[in-house]
Amino acid sequence: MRNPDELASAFRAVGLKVTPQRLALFRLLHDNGSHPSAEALHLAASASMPGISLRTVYQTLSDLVAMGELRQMQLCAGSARFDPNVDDHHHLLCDRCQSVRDVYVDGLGAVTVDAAAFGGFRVRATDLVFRGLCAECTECADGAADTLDPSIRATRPGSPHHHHITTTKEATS
Amino acid sequence: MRNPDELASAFRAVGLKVTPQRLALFRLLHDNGSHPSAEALHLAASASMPGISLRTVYQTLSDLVAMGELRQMQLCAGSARFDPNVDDHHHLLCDRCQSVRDVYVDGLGAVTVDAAAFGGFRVRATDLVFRGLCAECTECADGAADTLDPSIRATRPGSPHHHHITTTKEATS
DNA sequence: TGCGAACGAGCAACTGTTGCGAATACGGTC
DNA sequence: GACCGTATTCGCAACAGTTGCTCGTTCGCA
Ligand SMILES: [Mn+2]
Ligand SMILES: [Mn+2]
Ligand SMILES: [Zn+2]
Ligand SMILES: [Zn+2]
Repeated sequence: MRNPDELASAFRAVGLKVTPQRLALFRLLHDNGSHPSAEALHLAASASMPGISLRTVYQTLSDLVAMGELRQMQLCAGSARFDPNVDDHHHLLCDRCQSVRDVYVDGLGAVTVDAAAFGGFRVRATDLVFRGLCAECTECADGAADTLDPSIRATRPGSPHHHHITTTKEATS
Repeated sequence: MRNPDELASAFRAVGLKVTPQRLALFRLLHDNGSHPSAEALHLAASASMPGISLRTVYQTLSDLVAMGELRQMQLCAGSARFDPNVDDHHHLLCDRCQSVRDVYVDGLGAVTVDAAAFGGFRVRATDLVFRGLCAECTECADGAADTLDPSIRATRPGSPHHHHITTTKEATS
């Protein structure tokens, strides 16, 4: 994604106006490697632009995506992530804290897919995502899976379903 | 994913009951290569099990996922897809009709990532998704992008201009 | 056959995103 | 610098997908 000034020109060039809200988002996104969600950007933007609407954030992000300045991805359940890095690259996704990092992969061409397997499919892009645990989560969290998001803990097979377990403390006699 | 009978035993073995609703889903999923959504399965199940609740479909799918019999994936915006094929494999995703096909890739180990780039990240799984157009969509749809999902063309009402759609040739080599 | 725990259905609630409309601000022009 | 047409902002409603909750029902073991 280009720098805020260039984006401003690009917006005007296609008839889009440059507002303070948009400028704030241009600045927040430029060189941002955190792959933020719309909500995260809204939160960050609210610091310098109190009252900015989440709706406006979505609108501007969608404009940037349409202009090819921003990449939108759905790496996991939940909100979409936005990436100002539109170069050819791939991602590391932490299963615990959902952080995303860029990674540059060599030799994807060497990935030989049985040609017949494509059966007429015309490949336009190749998305490679390494899932696992980021350095931080690996360190402080081998048994402590509840450090960050306890909600993602799944029902362990073998134990009764959560959907019948009451959270109110009833007599567990 | 194992066959319906084996799944029934596996369910009982961990204290889960085997109901007609669950059996219907076991059968629908077995050897199902369409990577259906919960809603698609609910629709299909309703044929043989009228009145089955979407809630029940979600519950059973989540049980199967927890038992490692089913894989859940979020390939794009919208609903999650479920895959009874839990072997190591990858996917072709059609950008237009959203169909998903299995693909078996050799040489992913040869994908050499600059070791420093991982910086402590511990990879647990590698997801590779080829996006593009499936055979059907390639055929009947070069300029007719509205054959299946007109909603993706939506721009703002009254928007006088259209953004250039650059079919950037992705150098996967 | 009887019992208790697990379950299904229905609906409410919730998250993330988009549609809509009235008031407002941008930016080219005078 | 003021003017004006149109794009924009914002708030709220609506929407899609998913999960929580509750009660009457059913499964599965004894
Ligand atoms: Mn990136
Ligand atoms: Mn598959
Ligand atoms: Zn992490
Ligand atoms: Zn297709």
